[in-house]
Amino acid sequence: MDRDETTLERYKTAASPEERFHEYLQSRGMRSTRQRQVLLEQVFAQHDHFDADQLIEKLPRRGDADYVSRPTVYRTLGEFVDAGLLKKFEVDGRGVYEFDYGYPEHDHLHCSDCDRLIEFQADGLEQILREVAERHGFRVKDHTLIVDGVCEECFRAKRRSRRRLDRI
Amino acid sequence: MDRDETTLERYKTAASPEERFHEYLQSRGMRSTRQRQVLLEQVFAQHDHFDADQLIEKLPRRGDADYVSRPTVYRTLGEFVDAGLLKKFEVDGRGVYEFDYGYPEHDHLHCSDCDRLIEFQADGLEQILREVAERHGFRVKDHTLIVDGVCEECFRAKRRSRRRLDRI
DNA sequence: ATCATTGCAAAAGATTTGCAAGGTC
DNA sequence: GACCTTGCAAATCTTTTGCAATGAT
Repeated sequence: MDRDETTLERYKTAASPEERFHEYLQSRGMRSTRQRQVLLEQVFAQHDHFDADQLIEKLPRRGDADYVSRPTVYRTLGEFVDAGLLKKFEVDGRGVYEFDYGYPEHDHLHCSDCDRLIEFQADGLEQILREVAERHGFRVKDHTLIVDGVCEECFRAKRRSRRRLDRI
Repeated sequence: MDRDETTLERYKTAASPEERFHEYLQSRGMRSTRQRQVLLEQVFAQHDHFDADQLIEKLPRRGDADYVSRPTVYRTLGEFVDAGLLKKFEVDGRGVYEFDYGYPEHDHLHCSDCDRLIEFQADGLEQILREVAERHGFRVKDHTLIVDGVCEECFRAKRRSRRRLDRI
């Protein structure tokens, strides 16, 4: 929902997501199907966070020639993750996906009021994790950092309504 | 699973978890029941990470006078979280609980091989989060940082078996 | 033609809920 | 006695799976 231009500019990679995915398919003897095309386009049209349901809402409905069933959506999202195109994490029990391929490392602020995810880059974090890992002899593959709280807009909105109540 | 003594020593608080929970109940007109007692004891007997199923395994079975049903386990865990006694986070889609009341802030390494959670304290992290929050006008309530990878033991085990294979 | 892929229906796993019966204050 | 809690059964929600039909190479 909130990938601003400055961040997006840094997203430059050799092969496009489409090319990359086709390589992935070929290398595994998998096939290029209409469903995979439809999903590839829809997923990489906008670089937002989304869950399976949000994606399905944007897809053609049952009956349409480009309809994709729910199981196939889940299967294909898994393939995108496998291919290194998407990253998956969990928020409140459900899976959330976001663009990953060639996109800079970042973490998220999660507003418990409006449920929005806001990206941020924390410079010192990598260094800290390296040290922790070394101290524990731990081989890091990945990490998830989600900071819960209230975003600026929601905080202001709350303050406004609180003032309104005070006046009564 | 892995709370060592040095960390546990720091766990000192004014009121005991039991006292604290009873205050919580009273302040809300809730009642002290046998089930809540049983769970309170079992949960705070050992300070490990656990999910609902692991807790239920340790409880008396159906038929026993101290049996607690699954829905009540879930309901009561929620109350413990509400009362500030437990902290809840998600690992691989299921809820994991841990002691929180008076326990020092920490985060977790998660071994994808043995599924163990290893606690760590990262000194600079708070500072980093404060800065990020300030930059975004974000009111932080909490955070979850889980570092995925392979723990020392599992890494060694893998290396051993790899050598064994090489020899063939 | 071969074998991967899909959609359907159904299953699965974790957690939640409606409600009548029972327990606490 | 009032009303909070519980256990049961069933529902929910999200994701996964078996399988026969369909599609890609």
